[in-house]
This record gives sequence, C-alpha cells and structure tokens, in this order.
Amino acid sequence: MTEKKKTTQDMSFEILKTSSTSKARLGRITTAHGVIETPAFMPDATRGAVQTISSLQLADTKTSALVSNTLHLYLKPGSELIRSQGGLHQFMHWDKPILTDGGGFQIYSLIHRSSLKGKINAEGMTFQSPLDGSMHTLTPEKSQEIQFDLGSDIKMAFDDCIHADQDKQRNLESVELTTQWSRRAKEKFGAMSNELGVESLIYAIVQGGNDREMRKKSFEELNEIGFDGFAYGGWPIDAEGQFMEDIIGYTASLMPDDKPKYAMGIGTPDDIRKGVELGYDLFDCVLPTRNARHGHLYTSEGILRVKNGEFKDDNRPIDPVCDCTACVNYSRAYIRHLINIDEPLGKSLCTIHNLRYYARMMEDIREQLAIT
RNA sequence: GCCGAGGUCGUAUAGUGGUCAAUUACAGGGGACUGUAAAUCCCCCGCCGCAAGGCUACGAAGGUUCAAAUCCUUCCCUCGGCA
Repeated sequence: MTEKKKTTQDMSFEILKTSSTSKARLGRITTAHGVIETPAFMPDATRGAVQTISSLQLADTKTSALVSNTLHLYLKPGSELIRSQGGLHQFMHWDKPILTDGGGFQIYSLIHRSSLKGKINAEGMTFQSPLDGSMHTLTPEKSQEIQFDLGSDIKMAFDDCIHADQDKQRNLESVELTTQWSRRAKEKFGAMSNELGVESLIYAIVQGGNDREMRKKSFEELNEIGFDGFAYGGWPIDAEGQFMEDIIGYTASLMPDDKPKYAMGIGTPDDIRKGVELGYDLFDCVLPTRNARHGHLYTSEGILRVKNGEFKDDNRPIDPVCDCTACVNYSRAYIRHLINIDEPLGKSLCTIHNLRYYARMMEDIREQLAIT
C-alpha cells in the first residue's frame, strides 16, 4: 500500500463496538454511495432488480445495500450498456451502496447444476450462455472491467467456487486458482481505479471447502495480496442442509478483525444470527426474496406459508409486529388470494415483507450489540 | 315425438374387453428453496389403512363374458337438428 492510496479504502470500515459474549461487532462501512451499518443484510438484485419490487420499494424496507451480479448483467443487457446509462446505480435508480459479485460462483452454478458446457483453466472460465448458447470467457480482469462498468461500490475478486464435498485435489486447485485470480483481479482493480479515478473497494473470497488447512492457505495467500475485506466463499450448508458453523466460524477467525467479514450466501434468519456471533458483518442470500415469491414468509411467530388453506379467511396481517407496507395495509387472506391466483402483487408484497423482516432483524441485532 | 351426438375420480379431458382406482390439465392439500438459468421444483389428491391390502366406483338397472368404463338391452339425463 502506498501513501497516496490511503483514501476511502483505509477509512472504509470502522468498528464501533465489539460484543463481550461473542465475536459479533457493530460497525460501519463507508462507500462512495453512503454508509452500511453492520451487521447488515444485502438482498440480491442479481439482474439489476430485486425480483418483483422496485428500488423505491426496496428503500422502503430500509435495506441499506444490495448485491448485484457481474455475470448476469454482462450477459444481459451487457455492462457497456449499463455504463452508457450512467452505471448501475443510475440505471436501477438506487443511490445506496451496491456490491457486485464477481461471477465465479454463477459460472460454477451453471456448470454444476446443468448440462451446459463450461471449463476452467488458469486463464479463467469459459462457459456457454444459458440465454442463447453462445460461448463466453470470463477472466479476473474481465470481471473487474465489468464491475467498473457497473460502477459498484464493493467489487468481488473473481473466484473458483467448489462444492463442500469436493475431493482434496479439486479443493486445492480451487484455492490456488482463486489466489491467482484474486491477485490478477487486485492488479486490474488498482489499475482501473487509478485510470478512472474511481474510489471503490475490493473484497476477496476465501475458498477451501470444508478443510481447515485449505481455508487457512486460501486466506493467507489472499491476505498477502491485500484486500479491503474478505468473504466466506463456497457453500454454507452441508448435504443435510445443516449450517456449517465450524468451518464458517473458523474461516471468520482467520480474517483480520479490522476489515469487514462477508458471509456469502448466508442465509436463514438463524444462520445469520449465528454468522453475526461468528464475527461476520455482511450477509446476502436469495432466501428472503425467493421464498417470498413462493409464499414462504418470516414472522415473529415463525414461518408462515401464506398459501396454506388455514389463512383463507384470516384478516390479520402477516405479522402483527411488522411495520412493512404489506403488514400495515393488507390481510393474510388477501395476500393468500394474490399468491394463489399468481398475481404479481402478491409476490411483491411478500418480498417487501420478508426484506423488511430481515432488515428489522438486522436492526435488532445492531441494537442489541449497541446496548450490551 | 323422430334423428344424431354424448353422459368417466371438484372441473375439463384420455381411455372403446383384461396391463384401470382409471390419462392429462386445472382446481384443492402439503412441502422444498442458503454468493438466483428458480414467477421454480417435489409430494398427495374415491373411501378405510402407517403399510401390505381391502372396499366402492366410469349416468341407472339388468345382461353377455373367466374378465366390462369399454359389448348388448331398457330407462334417465344433456346437447344439436327436424317436427
């Protein structure tokens, strides 16, 4: 780190308070588009929108930041287009912080879960677009270029994600590739930041699967390169669907306490509470939004599957304690009806509710941290 | 009244001698979803039973047959045409 680089990056994270009973901390991440009070949950707006709701409705849930995606926006509508529209903030009319994932996970996901072709080599990942079958190559450099086009506040280094049960050899390969790619991403990030005069942050993703040694190796190599924050990468739950607390906690313990720790893809409300206690500051997950579209709602009294017949004539709000638009204005019976007739408004209201539930949960967590 | 077509599990359909408690879709019931190819996917859906299995069923009643949703007879009903 040279003197002149000591600007936003070095001021980007401050810890306001540390818990005396766990590794949880109350903090603040400062970006070019404002502050994220941590611990924070960031919903996924993968393709430039949190599905079914507008950025204004998202703001109403008091969500402080969102996650969007390099790969998806690169494929459609193309990152140059978004740059020409003034960047993703302006394009989607969201003036708060945006974190963009690097695209590695999405390609892994495409290759892993489908018959689509894709291959990984030292250069990067070559894969077939699920949209039109065309072949593309994403490299660490290309991923950064796209993220600069998007204009995100926090950029992720391109990583090679694997499933938790991969063999040792593949795990090692993933760690080594992620290190190489992260180094290249960091170089590109530095060069583009200088060239464009843009101030943003870059986080790296720690791989290593369910193997402590590999996690340690991955973290140490990344730390040597130097990043503004570190993320737990990989898959957070085991084959039985259990939150992998041990390895996730261990990975957090490796990361420097003076930098943000980001738990990618986590999780359920319970998983997030555990994640906070393990020391994580940032979370993102598709669960609240995807589940909302399926009528699976989080409430102060537990999970409420609003499609279920028992709510047919229930005129109470989803959650009497909730202050979201859906709960303040509409009944379970009405929302059930909307979901059952596949009316988009039903999905929107459920999404608003779940995101407000998550936001309130994070508010509660921060409040508890502040007073204890 | 005559002629034609038809009556199948909530609805709409498939099945025209055994492989049929019976296809498919919708409706209905339940569940899954963790850095989003997810507005997706899975299960149940005659009755009893955890199950094996049993029982009752393809408009009604008879009949033919080892065997009928499927063939025959009569009746009831619906739709179209003619009176």
